[in-house]
Amino acid sequence: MTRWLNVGEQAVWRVFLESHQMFFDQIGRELQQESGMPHTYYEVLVRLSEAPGRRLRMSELADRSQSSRSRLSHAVSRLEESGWVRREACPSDARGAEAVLTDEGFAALEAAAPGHVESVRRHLFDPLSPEQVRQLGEISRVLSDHLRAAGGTPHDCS
Amino acid sequence: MTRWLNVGEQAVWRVFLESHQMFFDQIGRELQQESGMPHTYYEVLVRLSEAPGRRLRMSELADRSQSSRSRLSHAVSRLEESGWVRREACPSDARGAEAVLTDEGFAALEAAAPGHVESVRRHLFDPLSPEQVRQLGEISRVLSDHLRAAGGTPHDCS
DNA sequence: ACCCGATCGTTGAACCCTCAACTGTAGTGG
DNA sequence: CCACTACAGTTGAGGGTTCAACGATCGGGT
Repeated sequence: MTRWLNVGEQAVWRVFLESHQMFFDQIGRELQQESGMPHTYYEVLVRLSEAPGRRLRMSELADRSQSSRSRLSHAVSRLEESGWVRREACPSDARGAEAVLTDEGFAALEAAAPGHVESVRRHLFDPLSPEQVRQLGEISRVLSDHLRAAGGTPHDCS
Repeated sequence: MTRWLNVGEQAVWRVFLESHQMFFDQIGRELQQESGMPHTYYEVLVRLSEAPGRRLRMSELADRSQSSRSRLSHAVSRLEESGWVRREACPSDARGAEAVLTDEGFAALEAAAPGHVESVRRHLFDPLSPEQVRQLGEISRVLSDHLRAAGGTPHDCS
């Protein structure tokens, strides 16, 4: 019954697993060491910095940063303690909350960005050929489209 | 100074990040729900099951499962509580310990495998063309070779 | 006006991972 | 034989994530 992986698929799966593990561990460790924040929190700050008024509803922010609502709620609590984000009540919906990027948060992001971009470049774009970068983009697009269709929203789905 | 990402690189990086996050969240969640173990632990059981005598030195096991020594130590402790692995003293080196896969552990792995393989197939191999699978393997190989050269062993490096 | 299901967001417990510090043993040079 | 460094593995604290449960509000149907 089970459609087992053949030898070639096995090999691809294993090296894929290995490279992702190594890559994200490395990227995350470098960001943590240089800027004192996990990659997830960096993503949150980025999405906020791009939003008009540097503010977003919690659930919009969760969607844009591929985070569950719960994870984001914890993350924003932590980021509030660092003084990088603050919560504000949402005027149009009494249930809602908005996360607002503070000036300190924006400064922290500006300080973290160059080193992080350099990490990504060194470990991802430099070793790959332009053609491989293109392929990786296309592969990623197919996978995330497929997952979005099959899995609904990232987490907390029905 | 900073070599910022151009528009195309930005787009590739973001969709890559997104697909990675969604994919591993999905795979991990399915494995956790169906078999009650995180993907990391599954990997540990797999490596043990492939070793002669279904046993390996802790640090060899750590290397093969892309894990830090610390992580593996915690993981094996947890797996011992489940009765899936046991520790034995290493005869040739009094510092060392061996992790041994128990029959219950092997059975748990056999029970988990079909569902996990199915997840991987559904979310990775099915949506990609054979050519894309080949490309993904090659890209992954380049990245992990590069990281191994630049970063030393996975974690706990000097 | 009222109910009721859906949505927004939070909380706490359990779990996993990281990091740094630590124990104990191996191997090596004097 | 004695340091002394290097190695194997563990431990505990701190922090991030998940999951399920919860309080609160919204909005449509009656």
